[in-house]
Amino acid sequence: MSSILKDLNPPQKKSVSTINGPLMVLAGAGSGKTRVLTRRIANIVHQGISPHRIIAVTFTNKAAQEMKIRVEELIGKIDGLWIGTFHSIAARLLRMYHAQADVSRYFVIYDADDQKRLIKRILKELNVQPDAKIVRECINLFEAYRRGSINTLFKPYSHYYKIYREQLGKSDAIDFTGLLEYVLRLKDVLPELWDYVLVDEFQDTSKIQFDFLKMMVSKNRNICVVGDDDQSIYSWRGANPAYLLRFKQEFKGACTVRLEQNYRSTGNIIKAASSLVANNENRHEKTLWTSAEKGEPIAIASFETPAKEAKWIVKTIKDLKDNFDNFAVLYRLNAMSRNFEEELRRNKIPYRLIGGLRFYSRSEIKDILSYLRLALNKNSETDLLRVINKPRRGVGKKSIERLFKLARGENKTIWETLLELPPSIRGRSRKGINSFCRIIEELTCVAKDAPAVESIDLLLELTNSVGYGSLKDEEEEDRFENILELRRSMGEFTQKHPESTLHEFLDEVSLLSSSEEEDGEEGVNLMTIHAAKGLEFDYVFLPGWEKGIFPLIRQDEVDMEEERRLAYVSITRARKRVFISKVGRRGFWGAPQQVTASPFLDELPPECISWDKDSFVKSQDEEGGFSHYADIFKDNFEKFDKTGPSSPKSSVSKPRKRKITRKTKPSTKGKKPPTAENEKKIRTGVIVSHPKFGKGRVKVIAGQGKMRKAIVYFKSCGKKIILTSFLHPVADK
DNA sequence: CGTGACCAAATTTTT
DNA sequence: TTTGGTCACG
Repeated sequence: MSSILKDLNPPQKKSVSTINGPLMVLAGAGSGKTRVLTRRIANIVHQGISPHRIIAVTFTNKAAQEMKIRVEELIGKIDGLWIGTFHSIAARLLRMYHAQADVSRYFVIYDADDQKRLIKRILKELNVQPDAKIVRECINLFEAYRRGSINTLFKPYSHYYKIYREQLGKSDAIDFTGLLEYVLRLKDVLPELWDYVLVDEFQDTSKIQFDFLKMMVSKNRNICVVGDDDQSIYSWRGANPAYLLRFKQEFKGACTVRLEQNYRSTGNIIKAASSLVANNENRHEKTLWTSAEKGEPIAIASFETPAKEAKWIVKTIKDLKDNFDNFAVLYRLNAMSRNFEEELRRNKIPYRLIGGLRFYSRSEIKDILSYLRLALNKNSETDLLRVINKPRRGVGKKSIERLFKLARGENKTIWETLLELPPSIRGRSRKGINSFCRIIEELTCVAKDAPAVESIDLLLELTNSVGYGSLKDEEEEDRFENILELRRSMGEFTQKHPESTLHEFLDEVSLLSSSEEEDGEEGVNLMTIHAAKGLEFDYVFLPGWEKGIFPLIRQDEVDMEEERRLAYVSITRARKRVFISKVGRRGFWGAPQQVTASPFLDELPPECISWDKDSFVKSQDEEGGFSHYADIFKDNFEKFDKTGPSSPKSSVSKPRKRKITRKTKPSTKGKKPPTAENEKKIRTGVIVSHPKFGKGRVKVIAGQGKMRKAIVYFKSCGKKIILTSFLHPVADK
């Protein structure tokens, strides 16, 4: 017990020790809310409650993971405690209680990308040009409608929506919002499952999520929510800081605790952030304070171009001479990352790009996942359409159209139609379809209950790596490496959850966000402000404080208060220092536009900031200098492209589209049991020989046992993928 | 039916 | 700067 309450201030202590009844903890930035939550869980367990009766809801899967670890540090290994996001908890419950919720046991989760695809297809079928604007509008309206932000769906959209839901139903598919909708059907089950409920980041809870919570605790009201209305930055997703207020109405007699002492940042940082956010009308008054020193003022700098801004940031990072992981660059838009990546690379500084394109949304990965999902659920039309002709097997647009008509006419699913092909479908198309069905059926046998890896191995074999195995060019090679990476993570998943099958793996990856994939490498952190929520760094750089960018204006609209909260969140990520910058011209795709300083700059108290005069002057002087430099850079760039990696100036590395290629981990940690001695010898970089192709060098290795494969560059015929059992090591040199 | 060339559009933020 | 969609040809 002593360790559970150790080093806590009075309000923190109160939050940890009051375990019965509703409790709301208003926790300012850096006031130790994660600490409170973990201690609280530990305390409940310590009081003799079974961990099975406790559930903690976090905002991301990563936060869940971390919380679990921290609880275990306090009281040792625990089993049965549920920790997860709303969505992952809902998905898990729906799998367990699919009958009660009246959903298919084999439902598949459609992510944002699948959702978009489906809507596009529906529009096309209705002869509506599915341009991006309409698709966006559909998604926005559907979601707003479902979350209750709007009461009616108008003219064509109501129709689209109806069809959308029908299609999902027919496909046994559930989209993200659907997970929450359906889990509310478990009104008999839910109240019985847990006695203690904890919720992190409560300010970002949407109405439907709140309903979910209310159902969970309807029996004994032991609920503790932790949040900060000033950090509500997801209103576009239905979050509403008003629920913090609502909490007290909903749970009469709720106890409220305020955590206002900040343990993270210096005085200047706290003061600047607080006075900025104080400009919001709509907030609970609160006073965040710290006993820490004032520290350095917040530096503000101005530049002509984003390239110079990036140069300055990188230079400052170098001058500060600290561990690179202690730095973060937080921008408003993912699209802003590029300059920083380039500049860091040029200076050979390691960095981690967090967010951006999800590994699991890469098209080659989604192709594989579609196959695997189909193996478990053949009704999923989005998946079926995605891969029926991948790799090319002669099933083109015309055939697909015909299939659709057929299925529609006889009111059958596409899959049923495929199985009983009418004679009107002939030739290569017929052949292609048949072989496709065979693949899926074969896959199904394995997918049902074997560990996930076995399914992907079979799939790669049956499809010759879904057409990505031919390694025609660098890009294809990248794709194949990504597939091998997927295979690796499946293996890891099975190791972690030995009893699991493909289903569990697929659920997990559909609900993983881009910012929580394993990153491995350490270095300067690059991410959006949203992705930085809940994190902290010694030094924080905040570029792009310009009108239009931050606060961001889209379609002539700004939500000033939310943008200001975002600014508040961004500043309070810092422990020691904050550097804010702006530029004079910025543009993402077309010609750069003139931009002016963000109004937020004026809202920072003068005594907390210092304008970096140098940056203003320098930006004038260097004008010509930099563009000259840019030209040189461009030359090298082109040269590099032609001459290949051996080019001496290759500090300008990886110019290619391989943007966020996920780096293969340095070495697979816990080495698998060596199945053959062959396996030991055939490794990356080793020279091997093959009976048919002769000698070559191993580039990539994947798999184990008899499925172990290698990408080999052969002298005679270039790149090939070969089972390692066909290879023999050759003494190097 | 597959391929390659050309043109248009796109950039919030994420479960 | 990239991606995707369409069109014409083989």
